[in-house]
Amino acid sequence: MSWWVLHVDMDQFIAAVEIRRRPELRGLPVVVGGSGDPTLPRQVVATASYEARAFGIRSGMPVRAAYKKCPDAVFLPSDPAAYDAASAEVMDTLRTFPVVVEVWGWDECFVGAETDDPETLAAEFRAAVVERTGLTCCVGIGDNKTRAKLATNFAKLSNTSGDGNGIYRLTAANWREVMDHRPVRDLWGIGARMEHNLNELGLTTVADLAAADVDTLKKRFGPNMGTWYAALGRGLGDTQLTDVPREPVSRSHEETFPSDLVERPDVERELRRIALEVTREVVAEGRTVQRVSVKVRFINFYTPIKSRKLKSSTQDPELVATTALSILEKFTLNRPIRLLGVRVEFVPSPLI
DNA sequence: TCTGGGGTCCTCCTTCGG
DNA sequence: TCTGCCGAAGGAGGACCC
Repeated sequence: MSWWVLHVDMDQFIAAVEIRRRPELRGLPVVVGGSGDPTLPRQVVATASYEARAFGIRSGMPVRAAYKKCPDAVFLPSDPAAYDAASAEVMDTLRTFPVVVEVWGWDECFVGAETDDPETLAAEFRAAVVERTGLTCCVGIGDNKTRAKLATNFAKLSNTSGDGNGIYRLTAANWREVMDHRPVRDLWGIGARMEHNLNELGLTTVADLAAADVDTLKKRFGPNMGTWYAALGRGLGDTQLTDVPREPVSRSHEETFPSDLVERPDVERELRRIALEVTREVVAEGRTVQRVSVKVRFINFYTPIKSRKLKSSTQDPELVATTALSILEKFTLNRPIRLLGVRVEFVPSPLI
């Protein structure tokens, strides 16, 4: 028996949950995001069903732009509580197998398993999830997390093109054949900015990155990240999984206002409200705040963030709100404001 | 097109005290 | 008393992910 890492990723999760509770939407273009009113500005698409994607609608697109592309689509507001519950159903289903389930968000998780036949296990996962929840997923199989996560992309491609079974295996054995010619952007953890930086070093493909001089990468991106990128090019990654949920380190609330805030008393009132809200929330969960950050987004999208560590940690919402207002003094408020946000960082829980 | 919200982690710079 | 070095901590900013 060998140790395998499987990555389970739900298909169009949020849209699928909405369609599950409203079956009449099946086959229709469904767009979830914002308030559900596609004529309002300053909202973006959280998820689009495959039918909506056929119209060119994508996650992150302004809802109004989606509405222009497909006015007949069904537009729904986001319902995080429903996605939480559906996600728990999926994870509980996977936990019925003798495996380690490491949750990575609503719609995905890594699963560690001892098996000689990971494909059969992956097929059993897919069957169990659809049977117990009515939701479908794809499974990437790898010899570490990096490869399992990337394998899921190929599983999705084969699944949507109809010539696969929603399962794909990517290991050291086929890494170079599958990945060598692909752009570095295809790697998990390389975004647009890092792709640009790597391209500047003449590294455009995964093979280039794999062959790159580690010291050059360390000099350019720092010791940790340089080492990490070199490993990424060769498909190396974590093989250890844990089913212990990670302790959150912070909580934030931010709000884009329907119309810009111009008057200082309005800015202060809204900032205070957000600070009180987020603090009450975390205190209700037994957390203690040790640091407060304030985010301000001006109409030109310039978004500075400033923070302050509290003299002593607190559970007092008023103190956090007062601190947020004092941090506001550090900003030059010379333009209308479209967004305010407050983040509170927690005192780490003592290790048991 | 006009660009949400909620997270985590890393690096770099500055400050401060020994 | 002044200077330099060093590490820790604070703070800003950036990048990435879903």
